[in-house]
Amino acid sequence: MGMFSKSCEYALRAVFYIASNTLKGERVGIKQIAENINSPEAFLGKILQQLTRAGIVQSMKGPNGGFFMLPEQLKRPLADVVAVVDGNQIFVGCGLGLTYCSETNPCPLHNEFKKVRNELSYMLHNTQIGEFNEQLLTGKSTLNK
Amino acid sequence: MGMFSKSCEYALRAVFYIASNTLKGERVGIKQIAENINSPEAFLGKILQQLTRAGIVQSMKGPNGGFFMLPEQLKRPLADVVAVVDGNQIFVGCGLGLTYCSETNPCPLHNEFKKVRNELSYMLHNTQIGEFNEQLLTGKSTLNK
DNA sequence: ATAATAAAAGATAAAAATATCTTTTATTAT
DNA sequence: ATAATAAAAGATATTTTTATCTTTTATTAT
Repeated sequence: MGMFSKSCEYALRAVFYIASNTLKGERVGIKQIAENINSPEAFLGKILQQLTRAGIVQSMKGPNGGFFMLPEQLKRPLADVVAVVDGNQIFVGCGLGLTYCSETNPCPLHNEFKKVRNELSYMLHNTQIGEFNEQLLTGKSTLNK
Repeated sequence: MGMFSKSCEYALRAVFYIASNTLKGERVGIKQIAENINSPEAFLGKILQQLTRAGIVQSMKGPNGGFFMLPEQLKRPLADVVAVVDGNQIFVGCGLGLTYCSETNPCPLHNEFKKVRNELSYMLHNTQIGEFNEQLLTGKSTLNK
């Protein structure tokens, strides 16, 4: 597997898609999202539930319902999405999976790994969900396959 | 989960342990390794099988048998261990899990993610398994819990 | 040769992650 | 009010990962 769980990959793709459609003033349904980010529909539904509960996205039931985002939600960092779905181990955890690894009781890889982890953490905390809206709408970047 | 699978965490801890014991001129058995890196014994056995087949470590059956490493194996990069256990997706894969993501068909996060991935890749390719032997033997770093 | 040791190999089990299906609830339009 | 729509919630299924148990094979010491 990659850096994130499959659920988290779907989550990130979904919020990017919802964000860019929000910019167009449109709500999007699970089916439409699933098609456009290439994810299993029902499974995505579960993930969107989590994201809604966590306040990452908004949802509305019924006709013309669907998912969308508030202006302040568009500005939230990717780290929030990752934390909701995968937890924060990726930001703080030991590379070798040692529970008691720390500055004072380090694993062999502690310092080397810290650099990488901090780089990832910095990137995720300083990148906003809505930051890619234009490039997504103009087709300069993709979310499918 | 963290950056690596649990199997891979065990694998890295195991090779560090085997390496440091090789420096002491000692072969170590599965039981001893498992105790010292805090992993389930039988499961570790399976992982060590993989590492042996892949030529990351050496093994000998029978009395006084166990695992050890050759001088050239001590110099191999951590990337080799990771590749054997987790594959190379972590070095080359798209952060959002997109199969066709590339320079010419990038996902939104492509450039941001590439930096992090390259940092991790560089670290793993430029760190040798045997590099931590002294600090492990002197107790300056730990592999347990 | 025989017994003891330790890894290899194979089979099975448990847990977690991923995926699907069904029912319920909220919202809208008629 | 009623029907239609779409997410929420709950239940179940499948797959993958993690873990354990048993049998076999190789090696050593007696």
